[in-house]
Amino acid sequence: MPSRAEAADMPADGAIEAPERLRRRASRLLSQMSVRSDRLITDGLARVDARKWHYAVLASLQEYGPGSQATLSRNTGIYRSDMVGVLNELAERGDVERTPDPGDRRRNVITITEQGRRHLRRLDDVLDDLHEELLAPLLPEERDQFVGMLRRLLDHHTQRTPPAP
Amino acid sequence: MPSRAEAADMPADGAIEAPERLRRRASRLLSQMSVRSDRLITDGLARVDARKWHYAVLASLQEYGPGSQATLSRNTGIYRSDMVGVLNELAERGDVERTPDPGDRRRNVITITEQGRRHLRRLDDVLDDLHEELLAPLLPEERDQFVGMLRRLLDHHTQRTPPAP
DNA sequence: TAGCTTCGTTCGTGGCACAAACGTTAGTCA
DNA sequence: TGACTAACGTTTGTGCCACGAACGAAGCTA
Repeated sequence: MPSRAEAADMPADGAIEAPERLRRRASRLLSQMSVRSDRLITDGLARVDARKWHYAVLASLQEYGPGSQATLSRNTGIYRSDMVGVLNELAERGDVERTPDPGDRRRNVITITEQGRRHLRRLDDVLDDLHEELLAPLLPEERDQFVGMLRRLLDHHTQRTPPAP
Repeated sequence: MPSRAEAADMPADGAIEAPERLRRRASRLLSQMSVRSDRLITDGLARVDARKWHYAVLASLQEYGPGSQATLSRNTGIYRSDMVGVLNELAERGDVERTPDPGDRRRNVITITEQGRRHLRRLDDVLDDLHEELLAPLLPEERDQFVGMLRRLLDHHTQRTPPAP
């Protein structure tokens, strides 16, 4: 795995100066920033042998209590098909337990373990640090505004268009 | 290609309610919002048979004048290897011209055509509308703040760590 | 009973950022 | 002049991710 900094022959990373037209477009800024953010988080979590989906699942379990994989999927935005693998990893580490639901034999009930809770706390700390780095250029008050706006945007674009009757 | 709204069996799209822990994390909001934004823009541009990279390239040419593919790559953040295809498409449509640089026979000089300029203006309009939709929940003043913050974040995370001497 | 939906799971797809390698051409400096 | 290094355009390939199709099993409704 070649270190990112020494790839002799790389292009645009130190983007010289993008056209003003592009620097004005929220969509572009969002997507570029998302790439960097993702890299920061993914790398940071990798250092403690975790992945972002682990955090999402553990956080959801902690907040809503045990649930089926489908519920978990809806709460985290991770697809059912991908959830399987994530839960395999978490179960293997002993962070969650997967047991068949006696009341509905289609379902599994996923429960967070004590160790899972510890890991969640740990990940929260790691993520706090990473976000400190991520949002470094913004004042504390601006960070709140930023998060608030993102939240409103996301909510707005997450509303389900109800199927016509 | 099944329409997005009728896929019988889809998961998390209308995310019921994500854990507060997740809704607080800028990284997650960014990445989710980036996905939606990307979809909005990609679909919107597809309706006029364009792709976002086209806009980036045309904007760069308009602002900085003709340039080599490498320069274009640096200005837009599109990798050299991907630039080839983008320019093929643009050349095919007659939006740019690719001619060998007489002064440096390694290079091609890419020039925007009159038609390219027209298309750029058209795309600018389309993008204006799409961004209106994208940023709908924000007041005009908030939009500026939002873009400003994104810009600062991106600049901060784009600074090149100079290789140790 | 028959016909729907939901669940967990497997497998597959398309798009994207990114990288390796190669032939070609320029610039550099002994 | 010749050898070395670096930039250019191009082809090909990789890994990751969001997403979808399909299926057997199980529950729900009439």
